[in-house]
Amino acid sequence: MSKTTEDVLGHQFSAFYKIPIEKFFQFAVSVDCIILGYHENNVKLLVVERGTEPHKGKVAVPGDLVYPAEDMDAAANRVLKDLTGLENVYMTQSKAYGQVDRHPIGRVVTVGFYSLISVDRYQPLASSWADNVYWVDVKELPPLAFDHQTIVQNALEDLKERVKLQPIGFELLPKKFTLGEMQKLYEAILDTEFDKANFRKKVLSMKILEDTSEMQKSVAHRPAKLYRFNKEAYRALENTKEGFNL
Amino acid sequence: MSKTTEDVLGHQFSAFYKIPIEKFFQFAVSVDCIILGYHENNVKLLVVERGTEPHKGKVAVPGDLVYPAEDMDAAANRVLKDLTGLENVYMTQSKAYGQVDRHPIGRVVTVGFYSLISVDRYQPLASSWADNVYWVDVKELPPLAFDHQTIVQNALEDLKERVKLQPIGFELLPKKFTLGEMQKLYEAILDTEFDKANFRKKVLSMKILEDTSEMQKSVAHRPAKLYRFNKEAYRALENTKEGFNL
DNA sequence: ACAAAAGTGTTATCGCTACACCCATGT
DNA sequence: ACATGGGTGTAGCGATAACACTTTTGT
Repeated sequence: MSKTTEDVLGHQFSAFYKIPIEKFFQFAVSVDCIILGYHENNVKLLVVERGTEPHKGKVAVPGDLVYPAEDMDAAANRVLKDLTGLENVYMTQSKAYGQVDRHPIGRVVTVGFYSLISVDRYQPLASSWADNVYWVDVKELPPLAFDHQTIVQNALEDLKERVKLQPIGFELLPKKFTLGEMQKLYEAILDTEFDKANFRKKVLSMKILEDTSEMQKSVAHRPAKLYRFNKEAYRALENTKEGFNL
Repeated sequence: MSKTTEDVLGHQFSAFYKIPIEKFFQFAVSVDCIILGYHENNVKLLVVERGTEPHKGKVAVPGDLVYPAEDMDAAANRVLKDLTGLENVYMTQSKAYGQVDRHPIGRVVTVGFYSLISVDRYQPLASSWADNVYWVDVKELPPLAFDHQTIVQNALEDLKERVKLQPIGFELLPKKFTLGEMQKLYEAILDTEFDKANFRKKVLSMKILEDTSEMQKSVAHRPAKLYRFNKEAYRALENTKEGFNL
């Protein structure tokens, strides 16, 4: 005789608790990767053009079903790696989506992850589908397949909050960057403007930037100092009551 | 012939893309409800004692498998309602957990939700398992079944951040409360102390509290004014650049 | 009278805002 | 010479922290 939820779970909350346990193991789980980059003062999203139905021709966020013997986080990292070749990239979970009818092929619960990649680390892969992958500006998103519009919006909201409290913005910058570039990045993410003098003072007062003794070159204005994010200094800051605060 | 992931998804990221689609629909999805209350200056967690293996005798956070035709959010609300009788309660998603081996009965991805309930709304249900449900202090958590320890910790971290930016603390208070009670609540959640004078000034300056013209009664000290959270006033505050801020 | 918590006022300080100004480079 | 962005100083304002003090109740 088949086990029921009551047998297995040891408790039950619904009137239908005598349902055979097998009925519940009919879900698929997918991960969707909101891969964000930063280029020319704009935050970019990596999208894939769909080659087949449903939503053929539309673009979607890269994602895949989680394998039966694969950790969910691993699946997200796999998708990212297969697409960009990148590993050990900042990635964090955003939200799970579990509407019954959200996917046409069946009951698929998806979990959104977003990762931040530095443009100078990313080399487009020469894979069979390189033609179908491209960056779009998050300020001008095209229509996306499935519920990806919502997933992306939520991830961007998440990012806006998190970027103020954790030093994740640096993931989007080259290793060496100027304060001006950093400011433009934060302005792009948060969709605001900062006073230059005040922004620098705030950032420098956190003492998490290290002065590389290098300068910008060949720019049509006074060259800026290049800084580097100092992880150790950040650890120290974390343990103060101020902490990182945009 | 059976469809494969390639047929269905329109793209593929792994070397194993010719796997029949059925292989992926073997997951179960569950919801776990971190139900938090507040009593006598302490934040409390509702736990259920498990009657069967695995983890028989241990306490766990209430949860259940999501039904094949049920929205995930609906499942979380169902668990809460069946357990407490409460509906329309503040509930928000915390995080999804997708480790392969996290559950002994099979591949179960779980999503943690937390809800905040006011002790004066909650009436324990006279159900068959009322004996097995009780509140524990979050400062003195007993060992929990499965990975519930982690799930609860993460939810509490989440709460700490969110409670500073959104007026969700009021969900844990009675409809009418004193500023002292409110202060104690925030101190309990955030595990800090506030200066009484400064706390009141900050809270009152937000103008989201309404003075009921009532007072505390039968207390062995000067009776305090009773306030009520004013949702409309909060909406107004939301649209200012200050907004709600602890 | 005393304890206990409510409730108020003051001061000093810190951080943030706004804005003015100078500097170095390429064209 | 000029445009462009880098880089700095300061004055004023507002929020916050620290602390002292008064008020009202029950015992």
